[in-house]
Amino acid sequence: MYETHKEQDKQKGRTRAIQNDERRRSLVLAAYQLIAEKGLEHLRTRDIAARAGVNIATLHYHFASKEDLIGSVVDYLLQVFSTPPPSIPEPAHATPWDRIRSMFLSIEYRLRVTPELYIVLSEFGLRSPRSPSIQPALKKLDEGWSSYIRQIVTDGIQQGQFRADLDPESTAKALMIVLKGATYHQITSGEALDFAHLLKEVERLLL
Amino acid sequence: MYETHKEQDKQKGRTRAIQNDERRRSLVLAAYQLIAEKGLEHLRTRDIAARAGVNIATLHYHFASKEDLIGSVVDYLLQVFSTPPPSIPEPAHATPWDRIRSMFLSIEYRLRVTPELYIVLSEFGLRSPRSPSIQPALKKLDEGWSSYIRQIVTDGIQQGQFRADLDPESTAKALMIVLKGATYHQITSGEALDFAHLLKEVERLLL
Amino acid sequence: MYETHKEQDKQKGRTRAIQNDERRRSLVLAAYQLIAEKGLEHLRTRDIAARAGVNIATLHYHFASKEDLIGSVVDYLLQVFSTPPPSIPEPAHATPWDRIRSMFLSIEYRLRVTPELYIVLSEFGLRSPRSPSIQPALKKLDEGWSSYIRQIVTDGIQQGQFRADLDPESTAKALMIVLKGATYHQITSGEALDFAHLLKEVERLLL
Amino acid sequence: MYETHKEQDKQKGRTRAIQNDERRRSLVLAAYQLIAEKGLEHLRTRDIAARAGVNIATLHYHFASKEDLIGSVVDYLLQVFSTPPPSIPEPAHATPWDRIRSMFLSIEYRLRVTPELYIVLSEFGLRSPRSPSIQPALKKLDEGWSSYIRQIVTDGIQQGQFRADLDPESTAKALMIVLKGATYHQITSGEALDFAHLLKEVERLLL
DNA sequence: TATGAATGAGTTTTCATTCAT
DNA sequence: GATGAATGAAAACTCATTCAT
Repeated sequence: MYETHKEQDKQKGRTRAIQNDERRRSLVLAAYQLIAEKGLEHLRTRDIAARAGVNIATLHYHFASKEDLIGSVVDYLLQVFSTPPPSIPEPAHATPWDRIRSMFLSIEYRLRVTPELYIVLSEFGLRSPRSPSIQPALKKLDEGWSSYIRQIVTDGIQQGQFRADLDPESTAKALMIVLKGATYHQITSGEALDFAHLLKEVERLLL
Repeated sequence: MYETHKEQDKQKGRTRAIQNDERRRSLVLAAYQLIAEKGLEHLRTRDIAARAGVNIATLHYHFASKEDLIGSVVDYLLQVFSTPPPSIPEPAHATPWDRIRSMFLSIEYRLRVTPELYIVLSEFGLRSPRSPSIQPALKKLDEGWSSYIRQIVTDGIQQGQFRADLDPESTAKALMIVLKGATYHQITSGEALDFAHLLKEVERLLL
Repeated sequence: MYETHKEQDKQKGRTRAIQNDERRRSLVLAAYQLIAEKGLEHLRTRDIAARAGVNIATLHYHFASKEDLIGSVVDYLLQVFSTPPPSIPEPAHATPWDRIRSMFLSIEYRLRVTPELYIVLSEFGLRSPRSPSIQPALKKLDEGWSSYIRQIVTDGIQQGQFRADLDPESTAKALMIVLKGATYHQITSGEALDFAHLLKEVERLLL
Repeated sequence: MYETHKEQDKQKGRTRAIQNDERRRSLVLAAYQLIAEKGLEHLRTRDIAARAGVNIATLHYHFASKEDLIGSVVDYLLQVFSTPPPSIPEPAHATPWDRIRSMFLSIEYRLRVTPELYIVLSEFGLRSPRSPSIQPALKKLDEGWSSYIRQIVTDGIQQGQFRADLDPESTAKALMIVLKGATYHQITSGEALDFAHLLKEVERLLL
């Protein structure tokens, strides 16, 4: 009763905005799943709309074009990768090596629980050199990752836990390559890798 | 003049068979190039025929379907990978480590000279879990590669050049992962990797 | 304070009716402009609503359908043509020939200042044989125009200013044809006509 | 029997080329008819293909796009207008006035027999200021017509049949305006005009 | 009254494949 | 063997209209 007309409108507006976001999100999620299942090659707007439970015209009400929607899937991926998976909490006072191991294990976890994440990422990775809209997003992702590892390596050297002759830059690159190779191998061959063994080899290199 | 009619026909037939093969080969090559340039996503039979300089109907005379032609591109890839690149001749009496290094360098060479090879391979790799026709071919390729490395590792251990505690199986897998990661990274980011540095790290692991 | 509730409502109602009319008018005007700019062929309800600054749903609140709105644009056109342009005031005691000349000049004026008027009219004219709703409106417009000219011609003959052997009916038709041809030519070719010269020829025919 | 292989091929090629042309022509004709019947506003590729008795994909095999096909309809119109109608043969030793009259009568004839010609022309005329592809074609048509009339007028003056004070340029324009007005009036109102009367007025102007 | 969201029916265009020659 | 022409099925996208609020 004490709400003015304007406030009610705002309220309404906010609710609509939320519903709008949910619809958009459901379309992005549907597209994401379909890319994982069938690949970008077989992605169809019709299928996306059907999975999201809406009319194709509704898809185009929320996204200007298929490419626009795909762009939002890229954004969604970036957002997912920007938050660590819930199951592998970073220990409070973790050593640099703990953090490297934690990184490997969280990727192993994600590869096991949400392999689509890496399937879709690979699709975009392969498309990225041909797509000016995807490239910068993935580059940013890689750079964030690289800087994250470099920091750990620098800390590890300073604290005397890592080999003193390590170059943070190229060590980061090497680790990223190993992890990219591991994920690419696993999603393409379907064969689960022994990350524990991989970690042992990496340990030999770093410590 | 002393050739019989039949022999002339045979001759002609052989010539025809050769021309036939050339046509097929040129279509496979055209498809291969277009996959590298635009991805499987944008591969069109019309474009393939146009690049090969023939009519679309001709394409379908030689290949039952688009999938059939793609299958031949996979075969072509396998064949290319079965022969080492000309520039990196395996030394006659190479040590196991020489051979590992040679393998890295030949991949580096190919990545530099014919990156399409790895682009197309990655396209197929990503498609393979969804494609029953591609999967066995790539699996065979991986297994051949793995057994090649395992042999080297076994030799290296026997000859005392490699660490005695190495497991050929998992060492092969580790090396393959590193090389897959390196190629995937290079073709998706466009950034040339420092294989020399990579080799130094691998040396530390093996020797 | 001394107004009853009912009177207030009436007041409100009248205000609402006015606002309602303004909304309708702004939508009609937007449609009119868009027809002139892009043609009936490319007229879109969305564009109309956008130009009028309202939601598409609002357009359909005020007009049952697109055709309904177009009908109102026709009405608007008729209304505009029923009032002479402000700049060419009919002289108080004009001779028949003065009035003919004045008619030519007012059309020239309108073609210069508001060519859209004739563009939209032509769109409707071309559509009219296929549209039972437009046809009677344009027919009425033509008949009003024809009767207006016939009256002048009759006056001109009676007053001895015009040739005695003129037939008001066919003279009216001839003048209308000339003016239709002139406007159609000008809006389709974009080239401004020499109405002064045209008038001289007409003078020769009438006087 | 005496034809070489090459000649047979040529023959075949020519036959195919002819069939190709016929198909294209039938599509253009179907489009032309539908524009006359329903207007550019309601022209649908589906309807065109259906009327030509082919699949929609066939339409796109012969014409890159709808606009492309419309362009060919414009060309077709130009071609039709470049040849005089068969029924009104130009007299061998016609005087300038004969030729003017002949022009009026041939337009009257065409308006009666093939009114679509002028309906479609008007559609394009109205579209022309907004369409860079149509504009030059119609301009060329107008210029050819204008120069044709100017020549007659010049001849008429020289031969003393026409008034000496006529300006060929503006006389041509005046005649074109009258004829454009006549055709526009007739196709929009559906009312057949009295060309004989029109000619009498024109005679008064010219002679 | 007004609007954001949704939609059925349709629009042009594309694509792998086939057919007659 | 090869090709120009043709096509069914599907693709992305559009549009006037409606509905819940």
